[in-house]
Amino acid sequence: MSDKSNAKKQLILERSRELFCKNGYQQVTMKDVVEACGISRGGLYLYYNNTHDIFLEVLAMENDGLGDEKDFMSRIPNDASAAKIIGYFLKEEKKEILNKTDSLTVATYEFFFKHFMPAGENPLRKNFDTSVEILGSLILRGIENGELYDVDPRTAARNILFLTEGMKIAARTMDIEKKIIDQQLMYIIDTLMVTE
Amino acid sequence: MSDKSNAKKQLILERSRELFCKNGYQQVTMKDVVEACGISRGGLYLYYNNTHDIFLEVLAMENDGLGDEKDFMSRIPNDASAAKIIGYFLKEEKKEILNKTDSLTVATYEFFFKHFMPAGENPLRKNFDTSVEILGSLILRGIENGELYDVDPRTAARNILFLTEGMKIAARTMDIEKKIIDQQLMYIIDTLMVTE
Amino acid sequence: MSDKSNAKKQLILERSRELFCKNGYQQVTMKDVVEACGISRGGLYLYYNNTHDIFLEVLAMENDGLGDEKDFMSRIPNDASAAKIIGYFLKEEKKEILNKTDSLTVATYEFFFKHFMPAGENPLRKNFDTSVEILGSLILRGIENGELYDVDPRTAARNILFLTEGMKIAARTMDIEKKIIDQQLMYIIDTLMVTE
Amino acid sequence: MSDKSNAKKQLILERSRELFCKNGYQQVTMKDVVEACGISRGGLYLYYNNTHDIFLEVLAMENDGLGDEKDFMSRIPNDASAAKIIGYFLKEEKKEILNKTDSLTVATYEFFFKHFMPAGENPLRKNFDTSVEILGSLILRGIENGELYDVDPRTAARNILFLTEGMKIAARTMDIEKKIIDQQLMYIIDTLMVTE
DNA sequence: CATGAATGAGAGTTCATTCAT
DNA sequence: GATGAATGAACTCTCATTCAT
Repeated sequence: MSDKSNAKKQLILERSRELFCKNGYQQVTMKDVVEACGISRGGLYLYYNNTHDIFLEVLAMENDGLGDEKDFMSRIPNDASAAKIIGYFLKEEKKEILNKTDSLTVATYEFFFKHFMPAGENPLRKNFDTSVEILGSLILRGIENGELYDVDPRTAARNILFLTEGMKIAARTMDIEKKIIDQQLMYIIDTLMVTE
Repeated sequence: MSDKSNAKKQLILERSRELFCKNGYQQVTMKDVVEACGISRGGLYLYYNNTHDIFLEVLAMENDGLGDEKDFMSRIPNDASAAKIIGYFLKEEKKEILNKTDSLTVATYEFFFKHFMPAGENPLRKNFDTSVEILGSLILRGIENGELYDVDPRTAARNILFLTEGMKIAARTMDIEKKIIDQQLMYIIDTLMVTE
Repeated sequence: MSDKSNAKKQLILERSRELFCKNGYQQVTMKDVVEACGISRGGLYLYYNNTHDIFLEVLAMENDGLGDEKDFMSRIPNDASAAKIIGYFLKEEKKEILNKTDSLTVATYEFFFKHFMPAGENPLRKNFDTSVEILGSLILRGIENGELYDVDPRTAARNILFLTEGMKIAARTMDIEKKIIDQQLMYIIDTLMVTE
Repeated sequence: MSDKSNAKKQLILERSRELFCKNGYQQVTMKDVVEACGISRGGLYLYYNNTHDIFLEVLAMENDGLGDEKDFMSRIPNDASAAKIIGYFLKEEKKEILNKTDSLTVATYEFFFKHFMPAGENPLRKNFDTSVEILGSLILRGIENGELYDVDPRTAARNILFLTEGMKIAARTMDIEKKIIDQQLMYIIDTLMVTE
């Protein structure tokens, strides 16, 4: 594939991403993409045959942007306290929970509602499991340092992740206030951290 | 409205509920409803103008079926331990988390993704807040009894509710195993209950 | 199905027949039918989902119009000479061979080229076999009367039928002159009839 | 035109021939040809502007391959019996009638149905007339030898040719059995040859 | 009230054809 | 010559919605 062709693909993915962020997955039609990209009807089909394929690539692009597990772990200074890092992680999550204009969350849920994938081949699940590993090792370190209570690290990690998923959904379907999110994030830290 | 008319509405809502459970919200068309009900195209429009209206009534019907706060509270024996009741509550939630065939969860999320409603008029939020109240008072009782750790009751309640929401989504988008759900429910109890 | 609905189907079949006669099978689109009938795009789909189905019904209608074997045989006077009847049959075939404006021949061939059907379920073959039977019994009678040479009746019948098929095709693909057709029909009679 | 250019044309014609054999005339698109040849879309248009032109050249190539009248006549030993030669001719025809995978028959019919050509410029008709001449002279020789009945040679030739056309069509639209073809070929010989 | 035929807007998809490189 | 990206016309098909009966 040529550079030009790649550039066009990139354009399509970027414009599609915007559409998915704004309208979710099911609302976006091939026609929408065509119009958003300013290309011809047939032109789009040179690159993608349906929104399903486009979405999967948008999602892959999104995940690429985040870097992988080792990448993340390597950026953490060895001497940083677990609490600090977890705090940083939660702050990032908070942004995502409240970000309703530039997030693929809704589209992603819609996509996987419609195209359910078994765990083995599910990219969402793969991300989740990766996060469990990362967060789990952080928690383990915290426990070893005596900063955190002695809990099962992976279970505690999943607890945090399910909770943030729940808040993402709630923020998008129930109009949950920022204050309530903050309380929850504090609650996590309180239950986890040894406070003398 | 006549009895006959009411019966017809009831039929429409029941059949629509089945469709929403099976296919989600966005997939269901007026045509689907017409066919599922065995009524005429025009006939349906006498009662509902779109799936939006139908869904809202299906949802209202669903909530009516559950009874309201006072109803729930009145069924709890005064001397039941908080832990027991919370355990019961969690068992109910577990059923819902794992129930993928007879649940409106996906359709509900899809609906509110598409038709976002501010907190004040949002029936989902209303339910949530009700649940916070119920669960919050239970937790409060548990704290007063010395069964539970001293936490902010409403915050702890929301923690449980967000967590279960997160697991509902995860079960429907990431193919989460039952075992992991069980671990989480145990984790909640562990973090909340004074043992020893 | 109501009378009105049947009338509409009839209209569709008639207009479609004209289109098939003029343009063959593959050239005719659902859009063509819609326009020829003066109905709406969606309207046509209430009755037929594709030109395949329309064509099969047009063909069935055509065959209904011809009456069946018994019908044909009963119209032949018992004392008519075999030669006379076969002559009549050939005259009819000649009309069909030369009829290029009101005939489904081309469309039919195109249809069965594209949708090949095994003998057992092939309406064209069914017609052919019926014709073999009719023509075969006529020839048999001719032989018994001493009017015709002693040949295998069914084989001779098929000979006539394949020959006329061949001329139909030739007339439509090679621009065969009427004179040549006449010669062939005479040739059949000459080879078959005992001329003292 | 350069050698390279000719080679490209040859490639196009060969691959197109395969497509026409398999799919008929109308089903084959310029896109199909491009893909079958592994050349570029624009590249094809340097040589042919439409499938019409391609098909005509494929057909011309096919006919070139068969050799012409004089060629055929020269291969017949002077002392061969007419019956033997006609028998050979019919055997060849039988092959063609039953050959459904490597034959242009269907495509040819489809082509001339769609693009009807008057006798004067019709290559199919030209072939037909050539065959009438060849077969006619053979029959004439047979008559002169006393091997065949005294019929009009050209008419008898056309009879055979129309019959085989009819069987080609029938084999491709009505699923005619091999046995029936054999009977017909025997029938021709029986009606033509003086026995005893 | 109830029916179901009819409409027309709109999405999907495929290709012949062109054209800048 | 050759490429293949791009265009746009044409067709298929599905529904929400209306309306005469």
